[in-house]
Amino acid sequence: MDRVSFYDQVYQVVRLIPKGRVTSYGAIAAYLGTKGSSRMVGYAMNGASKVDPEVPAQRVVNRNGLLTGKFHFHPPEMMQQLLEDEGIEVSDDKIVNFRKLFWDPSIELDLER
DNA sequence: GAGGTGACTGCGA
DNA sequence: CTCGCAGCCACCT
Repeated sequence: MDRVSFYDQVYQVVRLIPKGRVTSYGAIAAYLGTKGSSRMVGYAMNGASKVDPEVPAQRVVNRNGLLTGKFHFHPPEMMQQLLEDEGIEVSDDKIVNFRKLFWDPSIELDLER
């Protein structure tokens, strides 16, 4: 019944990420049930720049808190700029206190599910 | 219809 | 700590 594409589901979860928080591709993948296919999440973000409303892809990083997809932004350095604008510290393309700012949808959303 | 790609993750050394 | 290898699945050509 879910006529929605995998992309749309990823976009929805990403848009639910609270400001000042970040999450990982694997967390979203697990929440969507596609656990193990974290690549699909990142791949979905490939079209995040073409969907509406805009998707805060800058809040989505890899497991290490590294801005792996920053090069997909326009310009790439904008990703870090957006994160810092939300109060998130970024050092060497890495999120500081990533573990503290980590937002897991499979946990946070499950409480209000 | 088939093949290739990839903004990842986990484990072993 | 870092480096390398294999698995995973939806979308694109």
